[in-house]
Amino acid sequence: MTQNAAQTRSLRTGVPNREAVSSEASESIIEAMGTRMAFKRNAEIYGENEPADYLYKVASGAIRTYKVLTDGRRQIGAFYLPGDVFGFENGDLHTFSAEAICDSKVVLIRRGTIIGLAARDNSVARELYTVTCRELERVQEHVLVLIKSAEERVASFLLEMAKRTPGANQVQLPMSRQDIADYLGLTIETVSRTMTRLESVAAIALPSSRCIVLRNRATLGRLNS
Amino acid sequence: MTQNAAQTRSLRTGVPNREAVSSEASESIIEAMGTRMAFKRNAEIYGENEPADYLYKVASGAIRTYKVLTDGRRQIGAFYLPGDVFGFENGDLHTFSAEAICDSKVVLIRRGTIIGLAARDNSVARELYTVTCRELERVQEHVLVLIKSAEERVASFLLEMAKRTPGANQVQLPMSRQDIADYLGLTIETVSRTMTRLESVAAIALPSSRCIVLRNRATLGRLNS
DNA sequence: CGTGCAGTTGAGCAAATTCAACGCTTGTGG
DNA sequence: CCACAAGCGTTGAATTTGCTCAACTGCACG
Repeated sequence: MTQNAAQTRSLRTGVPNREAVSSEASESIIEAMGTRMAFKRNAEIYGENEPADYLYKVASGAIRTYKVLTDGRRQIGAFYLPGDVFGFENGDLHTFSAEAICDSKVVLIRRGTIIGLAARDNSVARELYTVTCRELERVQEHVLVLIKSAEERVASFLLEMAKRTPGANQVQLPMSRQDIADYLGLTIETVSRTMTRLESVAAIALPSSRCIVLRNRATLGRLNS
Repeated sequence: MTQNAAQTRSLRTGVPNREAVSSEASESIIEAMGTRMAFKRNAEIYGENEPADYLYKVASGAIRTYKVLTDGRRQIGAFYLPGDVFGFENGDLHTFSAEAICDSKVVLIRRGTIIGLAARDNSVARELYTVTCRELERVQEHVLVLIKSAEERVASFLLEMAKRTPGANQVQLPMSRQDIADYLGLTIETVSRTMTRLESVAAIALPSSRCIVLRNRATLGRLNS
């Protein structure tokens, strides 16, 4: 649960880092100028429709953003891991809520500060734009996942998490089955059953429920896109 | 099928136009500096993985962007109506393909020109950012639609189209049932059946298959979010 | 007048959900 | 230390939803 703590690489993993230098430079501004805050498991970082005064960067732990629909269903918009930036909005209000999935540390920086910097410094403006585009790509990927079958969704999710968790074929999931289900638009039972099925066809191994070992990426990938 | 031709309002409808002035100003730059091009029904405007050299603004008609997955399924990313801007990408390549749904006119402007302008002119840069954020919001909405039931998806789609088509409760759909299905992640049969059901509960009327009259927005909205 | 395309409708089937029960782990209080 | 409740995950059975396959209609176009 705290296995991510040491990881302080500046760029979101899994993104080919074209512009790595400028990214490093201006994203580190966030860290340099921001204030570090700790959030306990399930603590709210911000709520839907609250003023979006800050940008956030995950230092350790994991964050989920979500919306609760009128009928009570919860849709998770994204999971953010160490190095990821979240919380920027088009308007002045947050369109999602954000919570810590597990005990997490987050760096905050005033949005106004960034906006002000961006107005004067082109590289900051470009960085802001890049982060937004990255987010756009991420959401577009999410759309492509949501039209697939349950098995494909879970496979895609596991591959995505593996890509974002550097290192081996082993992934420690910080989030619950319910979180995964709400992210993939499935029920918790379907996620569970699908995992079991993937294990039974030797695509993955499940040493424990939160620990997934990718045993056959080809099989998982075939289910992908 | 050509009912959209006259409509040349500059802003995408349905978005609260904060910054309307600057939007108008810099979006009209696109029109002033761009070249007008006509595309026949089903003509390709650009293809996936082609260099993204241009930005596009719909003058008349309707555009769809889409991806074809490895298994042959087609996912439509978005429909663009007169006034909408499309075709901007994070990287240098298009991540979707774009086609004219019906005979359409589109204004093109070199991406390099816009980028160059943005570097010197802050208002253009801000506009580029705003358009990107708008797109991000649109895709996030799309995600929320895709987790719902078939009936809710179709209802949401019709409300969205009605919001974007100014005027009455009557919507002329430029796209086929297949397009709608591929946008909503459903089959053509399910879309058709759902429409029929919505008609039978008096939520809509179907004078013809491409013409939808919203008769009871409350019913449709209840199905929404 | 026939052909092809777009849309609708029906019947059977497969996939995912719902409802329910159960196991395992963790934390709490007697 | 044990008992017990709560949370999380898994599994099973019944049900619902949407998909597949197929037939059929209306319409535009040659």
